[in-house]
Amino acid sequence: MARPRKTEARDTRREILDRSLELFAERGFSGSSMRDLARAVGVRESALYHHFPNKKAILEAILAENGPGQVNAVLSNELEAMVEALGPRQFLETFGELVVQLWATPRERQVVRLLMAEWPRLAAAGVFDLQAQLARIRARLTRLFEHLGSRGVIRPLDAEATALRFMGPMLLIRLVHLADLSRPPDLTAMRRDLALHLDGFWESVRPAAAPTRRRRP
Amino acid sequence: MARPRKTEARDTRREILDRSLELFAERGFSGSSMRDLARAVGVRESALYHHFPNKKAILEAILAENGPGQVNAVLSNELEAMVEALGPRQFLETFGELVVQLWATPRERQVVRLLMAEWPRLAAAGVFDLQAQLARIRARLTRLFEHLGSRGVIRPLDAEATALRFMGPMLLIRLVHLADLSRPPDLTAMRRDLALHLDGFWESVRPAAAPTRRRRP
DNA sequence: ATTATCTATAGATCTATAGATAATGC
DNA sequence: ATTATCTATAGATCTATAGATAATGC
Repeated sequence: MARPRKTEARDTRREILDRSLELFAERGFSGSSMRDLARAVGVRESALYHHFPNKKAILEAILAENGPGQVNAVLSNELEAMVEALGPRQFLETFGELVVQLWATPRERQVVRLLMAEWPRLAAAGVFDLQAQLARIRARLTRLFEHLGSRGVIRPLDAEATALRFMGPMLLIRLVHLADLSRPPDLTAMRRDLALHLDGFWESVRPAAAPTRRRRP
Repeated sequence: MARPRKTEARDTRREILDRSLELFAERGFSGSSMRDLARAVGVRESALYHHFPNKKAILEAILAENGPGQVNAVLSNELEAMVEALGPRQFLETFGELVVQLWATPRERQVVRLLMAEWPRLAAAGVFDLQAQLARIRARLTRLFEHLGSRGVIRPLDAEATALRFMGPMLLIRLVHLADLSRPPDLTAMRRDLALHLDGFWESVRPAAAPTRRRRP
């Protein structure tokens, strides 16, 4: 048989992308051959070339699906409104849980691994610029903390420093708890670390409990 | 000519390790062939096999040199004594500069890139366990902050959370400023971010300026 | 004799293409 | 006629080895 019957037809393009992301994440782009990919999908190499012109095109299609738009989904334009609606303390709680939901999926974990390994080459090829992405996230958080500081929701600290100190531990937590694909993630431990971070963060930015103004000379 | 004269002799093993680290860091382990390595060193492939049994052995030799012992060189056993000697504020300043000196070398940057890309496979092969390394660093810092808290050098916060909030931004700063090998690092910007982090960190942990004890019911 | 290189090459693996085959949808 | 697969294969590249050659150090 050459072409499969309709009943046994699959969305091969879809499967190529999914299996390729799995393999690229586990073994790296150069560590996965077209032969490996074909075997994982269950077709011949030539079938891959029917759907994509070459290996690089598969990687680019994966990143087009899972790249920029997805990566910073946490940072919507409505953060300010959310803080307003929930209050800062409750907001942080919600934010933490959101992060668990968005980051702990198998696909997100695979994408992060792939980016960790390949980002300098992806940036050089103009496919995905992780450094710029991090700068954008930082700028967004800086804006948020400036806003909250000016409203008195948090103390009027240096907003850029606050953004750095908010992001850093989030990144570390993501790396420690979600980047190792060889084991299922321990979400309990992850939530514990998130709570440690967010509680401590809140303590360090919240306005003085009683707003007693000290006079200065 | 086959074997070179003494006058033109080089430490080929040394050069293999250095050039291989460069290539592995830039293109990944699987992305660098023995042919690439030989060309970079300026010898034939067979000369590589004279010094190492295979490609994996080159990687392992690189990590034996630059692995565990080096990676956490910042975390000596004398941190407590240093804080005592310098005072916490001056200590943080010194620590920041130490980190710049240790992390900004070409070799350290290459090692970090290599580890970022290959760590899950290295851990699986029992060569280098980044996750365990991070856990060790975190435990060390937790111990430090417990010590400082009990001495009243910093406020008696949760030491584990404090360690997380100290480490996270350091990792982010390292990633943002030093992991891109395609450009020389902007050390001024890096020092600025370190100062932002360390100043803010200090503000969030230092004991209340005037130790006025509030009475509680 | 030992060490460090070279030339030459075997054999495996990889990317990519040509052309055959069969199911689908007009 | 078009689409999605297959078989078969070309040609490049890769890892690794065999055996030759020449310098070194006893």
